Amino acid sequence: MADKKLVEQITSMDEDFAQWYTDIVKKAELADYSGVRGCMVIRPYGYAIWENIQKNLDAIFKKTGHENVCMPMFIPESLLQKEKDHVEGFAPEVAWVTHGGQEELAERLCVRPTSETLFCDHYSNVIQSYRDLPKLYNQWVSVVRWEKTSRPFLRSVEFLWQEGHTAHATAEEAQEETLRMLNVYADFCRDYLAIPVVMGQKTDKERFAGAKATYTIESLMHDGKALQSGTSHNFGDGFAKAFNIQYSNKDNKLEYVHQTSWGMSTRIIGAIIMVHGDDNGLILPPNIAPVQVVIVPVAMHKPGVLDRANALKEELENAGLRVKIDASDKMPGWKFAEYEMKGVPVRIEIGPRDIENNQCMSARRDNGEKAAISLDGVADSVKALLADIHNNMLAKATKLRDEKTYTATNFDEFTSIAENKPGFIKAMWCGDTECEEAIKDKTAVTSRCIPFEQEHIADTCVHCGKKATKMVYWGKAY
RNA sequence: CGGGGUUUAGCGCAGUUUGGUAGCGCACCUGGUUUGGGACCAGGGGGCCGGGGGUUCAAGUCCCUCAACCCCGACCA
Repeated sequence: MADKKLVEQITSMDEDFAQWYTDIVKKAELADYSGVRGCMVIRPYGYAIWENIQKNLDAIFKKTGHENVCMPMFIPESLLQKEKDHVEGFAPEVAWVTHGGQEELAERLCVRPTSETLFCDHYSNVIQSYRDLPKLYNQWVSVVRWEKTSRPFLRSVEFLWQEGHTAHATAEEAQEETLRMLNVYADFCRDYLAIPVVMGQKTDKERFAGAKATYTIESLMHDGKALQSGTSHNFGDGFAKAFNIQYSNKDNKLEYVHQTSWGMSTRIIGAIIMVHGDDNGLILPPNIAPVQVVIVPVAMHKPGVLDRANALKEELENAGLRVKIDASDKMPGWKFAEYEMKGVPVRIEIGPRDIENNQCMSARRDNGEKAAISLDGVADSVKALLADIHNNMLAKATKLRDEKTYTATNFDEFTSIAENKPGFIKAMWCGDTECEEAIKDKTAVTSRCIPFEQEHIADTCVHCGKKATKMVYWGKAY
């Protein structure tokens, strides 16, 4: 009975994955559509997830020596145009401000789609000496890209993210920083979001506009589509030359700085939904779940039940856990389903029978297991349970990804996998962009990355048969 | 940006064919009984029928127009 009602609320992911995703976003109250095309309202529960992501990532950035700043939201057209590749990459999707009040502006302003040009302009002002380097800046802001089609979290016209921008004295330091931050993202996905990723370098075709090299972490969704979950770029000295960011070295010679940038956005919330969720709703990784434990008192009108439940809440909170107690007069069964839909990792039921036995009942969201827990030392038990849930979620997601990762040695195999088995395809590539484009035209599959962990699958390119230089992860992507 | 669909109470929908008092289910509010997997009884509140313009004595319904959202493509970091 309960299952039937749940199915009425959330479309099964096998039936219609896109609708399943939309249902979860709406039913779990993560976001709502707004009156502005392509923009969304991030609701308290969804924003709380972002705040937890932000809080933890920011703490890591602080540890790695980065400082937060805030750049303007507007970019003068002339500034945006200083780096040729960069402006060409973003031109189709920038929003322009042409008027201030009734007055037409002498120079129109672009609403930032990303802030490289702003950081560069600033760096050219504040960097003079090698003593000023490195500059390790980050900002948490929203950006605007005039997307034609949008989906909540995955692609919206305005979205929240962080963008790190650094300037270094040498190419080596910049490259080190680029990879260091890519690793930060990969570790964050594993340790906080329970999402396994493939790390690697983007091909020239997929490289960020204006970058020398772009690195990525790619994750795999339940439907077998890939999601670029974070990127880190090495700009070399290209932007420095365009924006004239020079410093005096120890020998009093002028040199250009070497720069990086790296970002992770609210898109990662889409990944959390699509990597972990099931037909009953969200499943949130404990480390970023706004509510880690929900307490449902049973028969709470009976004497002592609510008091004991509140005492339990306090005990868990004092142990540093994020706890909610639902003492509303809804039926317990309703509450069970509700918090399952919202992905709360652990539910605790406590009723007269439990109190009599000095215990409570736990139910974990990831696998549905129920168990009696002694009220003595309950905080430690719950912490251990949350840790186990995290590990299990990571293991499950890793298994799913591995099961959906295929190998193709020739183009027939490749085409067949692309058509019938959504997932990553590992295949050799010659390194030519024309070949990569041909693959995309024929199969709708794009290169996701050239993984750091290379395997030798074959000697020749999966498409053209020429000598292969790289093993590439391919896939259909969000 | 193309092709299709949708828009009526917070949510899901009927009503549009044939113009004539704005409906249903859930949710919400009040009171009571309930409480270990989405309770029940009784009473109650809530609508610029997506926006604008037209036709008509009369428009949710017919005509024009604009917009938002969904699905499939194209495009895309």
